[in-house]
Amino acid sequence: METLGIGDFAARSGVSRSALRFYEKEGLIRAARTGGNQRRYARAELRRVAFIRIAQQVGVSLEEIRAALATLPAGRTPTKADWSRLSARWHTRLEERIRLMERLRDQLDGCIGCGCLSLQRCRLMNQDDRLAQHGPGPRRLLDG
Amino acid sequence: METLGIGDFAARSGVSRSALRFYEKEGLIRAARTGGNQRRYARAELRRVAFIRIAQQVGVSLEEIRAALATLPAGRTPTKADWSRLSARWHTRLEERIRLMERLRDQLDGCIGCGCLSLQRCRLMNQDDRLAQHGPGPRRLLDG
DNA sequence: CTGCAAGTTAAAGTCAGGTTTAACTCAATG
DNA sequence: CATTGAGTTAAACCTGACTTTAACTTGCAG
Repeated sequence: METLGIGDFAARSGVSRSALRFYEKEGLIRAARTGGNQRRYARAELRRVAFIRIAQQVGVSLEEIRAALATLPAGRTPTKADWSRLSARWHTRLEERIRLMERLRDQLDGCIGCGCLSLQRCRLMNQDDRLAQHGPGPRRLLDG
Repeated sequence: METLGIGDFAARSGVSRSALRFYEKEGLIRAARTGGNQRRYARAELRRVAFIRIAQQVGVSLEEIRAALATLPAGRTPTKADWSRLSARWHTRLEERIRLMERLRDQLDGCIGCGCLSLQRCRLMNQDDRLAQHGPGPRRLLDG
């Protein structure tokens, strides 16, 4: 038993079948096919899914995740070292986001209570463009 | 000039007119009306909008923001103290999210590189349900 | 009073990240 | 070899957070 069907893979990865098909369509993961066109997942794909879900928790979009995964070696199955490199890069990313959140935390009281009624001048805005890019707003967070 | 028209208010708050109308429809902000049915915003509303945008940056949904704003005094314009109470509560929220992110950061390398191919058993999952609730996935982040 | 920018509404459109459905095929068990 | 459960696809649908559009109305300058 070297590969997994979509049902088993869904169970092991903790991601629904429909999400797995969606990820495949979006180029985030791949699966071999049987003669009867059914998906067979290599166990190594579990790591990709793990990475995807973790990155999502950090607030990264699937598009960015796709780009990151695209940096893994194309021909061979990624080694532990390949994954470590990727993880290291995201570690940095995560640190940046943590620092931004700390700044938000430290400035929240002061900013709400202070005289800066215009968000355009407030330090909380503009300074944090990088965070804003991943904010909840569909398109622009700080649009006019 | 005690109140602002939607154009000026949009400019001062840094939020588009359409978003302001949307926020009003969703019960996040309010505006008085002129005889001709045009919106007139009290300056105090700028603080609400500031709060909304900051909370969004922290990854909170409009629904939760609406609930938080609903705790402000109904009759009178919120005082600095009212805002401070609200901010203090969100400060706590923010700290929780920061701690979760730090855990993610600390465990990322280990988890990706380790043998825990099943996310269901991985410490990164399940433990962080609260963060997951605000994750990028529309409905459930850790659904089966 | 004309003209025109700015305002109003409801309804439709957009985008991300999926889920659900319909119609059909595969695999394997009795 | 019939049935049944798992798999397949494309396409429609969903939520959140807005934007855009269409069809009018207001407000004010000239």
